[in-house]
Amino acid sequence: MATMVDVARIAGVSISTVSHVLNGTRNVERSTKERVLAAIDQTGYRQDTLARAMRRSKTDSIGLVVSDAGEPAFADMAHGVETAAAAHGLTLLLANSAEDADREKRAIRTLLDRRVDGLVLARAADTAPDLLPSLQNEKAPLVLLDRLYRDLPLDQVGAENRESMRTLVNHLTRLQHIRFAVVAGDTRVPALSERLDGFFDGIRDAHLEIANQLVLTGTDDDEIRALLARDLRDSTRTAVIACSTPLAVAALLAVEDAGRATPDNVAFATFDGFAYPDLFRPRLTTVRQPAFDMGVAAVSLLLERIESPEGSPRTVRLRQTLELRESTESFEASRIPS
Amino acid sequence: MATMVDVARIAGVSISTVSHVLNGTRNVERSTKERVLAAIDQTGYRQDTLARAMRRSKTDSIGLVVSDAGEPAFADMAHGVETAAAAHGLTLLLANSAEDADREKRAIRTLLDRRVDGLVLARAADTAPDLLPSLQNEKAPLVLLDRLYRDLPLDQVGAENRESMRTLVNHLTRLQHIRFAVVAGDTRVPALSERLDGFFDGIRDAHLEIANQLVLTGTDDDEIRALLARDLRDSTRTAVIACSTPLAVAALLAVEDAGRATPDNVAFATFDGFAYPDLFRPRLTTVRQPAFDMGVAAVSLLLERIESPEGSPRTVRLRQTLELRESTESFEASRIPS
DNA sequence: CTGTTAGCGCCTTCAT
DNA sequence: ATGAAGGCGCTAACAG
Repeated sequence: MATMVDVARIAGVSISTVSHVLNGTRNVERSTKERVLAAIDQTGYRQDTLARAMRRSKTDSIGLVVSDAGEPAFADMAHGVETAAAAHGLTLLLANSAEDADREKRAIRTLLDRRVDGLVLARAADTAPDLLPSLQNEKAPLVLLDRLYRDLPLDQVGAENRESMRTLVNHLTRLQHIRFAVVAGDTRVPALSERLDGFFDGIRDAHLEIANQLVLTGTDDDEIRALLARDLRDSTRTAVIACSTPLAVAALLAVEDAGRATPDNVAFATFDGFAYPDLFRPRLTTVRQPAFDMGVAAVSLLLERIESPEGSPRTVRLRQTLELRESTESFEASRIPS
Repeated sequence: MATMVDVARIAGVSISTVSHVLNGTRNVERSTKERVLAAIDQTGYRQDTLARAMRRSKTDSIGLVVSDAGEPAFADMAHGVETAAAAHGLTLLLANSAEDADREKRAIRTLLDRRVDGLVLARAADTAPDLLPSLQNEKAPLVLLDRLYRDLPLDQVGAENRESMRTLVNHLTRLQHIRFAVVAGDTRVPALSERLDGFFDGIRDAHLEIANQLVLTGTDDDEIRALLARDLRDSTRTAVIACSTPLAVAALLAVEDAGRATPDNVAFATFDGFAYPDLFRPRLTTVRQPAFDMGVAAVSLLLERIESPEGSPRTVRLRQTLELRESTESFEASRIPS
């Protein structure tokens, strides 16, 4: 591999000059510049990013850690982060944590070791909180994406979970649903507890009995599935809301276990949803995050923080969209008073 | 940030000793070692990977470029690569190419600039071939994953596409299907042309007329959808095979366009398939790649190549599995001569 | 068993 | 407008 020394020798200049034409960091005479460029071309020289980074203690790169790149929402976020990063001349380094706390820790370490100038953390596993404070001391600033932590003075970008759920429930109560099951999952996760709050908002808006609603929380999806299936078999419940994709999987299986069918005799709605929503049967009414834009927003926040490390932390919330599909449609036709 | 000099000073030793305890690269007396360790602990010192890499010209890391981390198969491959890498003490750097040639190029560049010790390329976009030769000259060895290139002397790991398709077609002809539509897509992609070859194998095995089969090739999914829909409306075709997930999307939409239904009056099978195959309706018969294992295999190949750069290139093919589901079931019941 | 020292390739101040 | 030279933090001879 050719180095600056080679280029300098061939061009008949000092390495200092080579460096300056490379970085446009001071004027160099047209003719010398051309000689240098020619030498670069001839040798196929390329800057050594590592040496450069070491000297500048800056890498012009940022890192992104996602818990499950396989989920469509995360893929979109990653895409947004990538696009925004590229637009700012930053390269993006990625690492998966596979929803595993240990792996996540390693991934973060790897990226930090590589001296990324900043870090975006999407959906830190639940165990992350203990590790976040330690990251505060790193020189690389941090922004949290999607899964936020209320109590930490951090830059964060998330969605308006509570509002969205409320809108969804309002829509369903308007369709005359009065007995809901809400699959809320692990309410230690802020996004999920916010969604649950929004559910209660919606129930109150319609002056419905909270006692008539089935609220399923916890971390054991199999148990949730069993409980929901049992309820659906026995009760006259008419609507199921799942608060995330994995919870939707459990809930859909429960619907099937119970011998119920969507949308014929139970309405179904989910947050986040599945890939190919128009192919998935039944087509599911879905509250979708503006994942791409969230990624873009995260990069903005990160860049601003890199600029001014001392400003006070900001939380950005983006609006979600309610995508109505057939899984919540049948009751509308059959029940609305005409 | 503390450096080795700080540690050395505090421990009252030379930086050389610090380096050696850190890397276990020569014997150091128990007591000194402990002093060093204590100093490291006290200062919170951590090695500077960049400086280290620069000095050793080795990073103990490998890179992975995938075209679409969102597709389940790629997510699994990535997971396999990650696991295998970790098992060998390597850290993994990821980059998405979003199925875009330019982006892919940049991603590769980024990783190479970061001095990964080797590179795994999964599903290079079609335009990659022109760029592959140039990568041959890089010091970092390369292994291709999933989307292979026949003519290049490269390490590759893929699936036994031709065999798998043949098995699938054999299964379907045994169920009395005689008129197929095969959605082959862009046959410049080796995996797809291999699958098409396997299709013809299967047709020949059953002594069926090739002329009676509808073979849809090309890069325009909308056109494929339209052609297939038209055919399904007019013909008595009974089975559709899609050769990849995107092609399956087009094909499923065509089935719907034509007013046909799976599996009631048309059997359907696909390669690769969708996430949550047991939730997706209809449940699709799917030929699935051992994606995780492919990732693992790729790392093995890469490590061997790093060891001995001069050995002759190897291609590893893994066997796929045929997952039978209801989308190919109805005809079995109704048509098999009893 | 431990220390000294020469770079790895680059950027950047200080001279000229 | 250009050069010379000092380090960034580390590893690996080479010496003792």
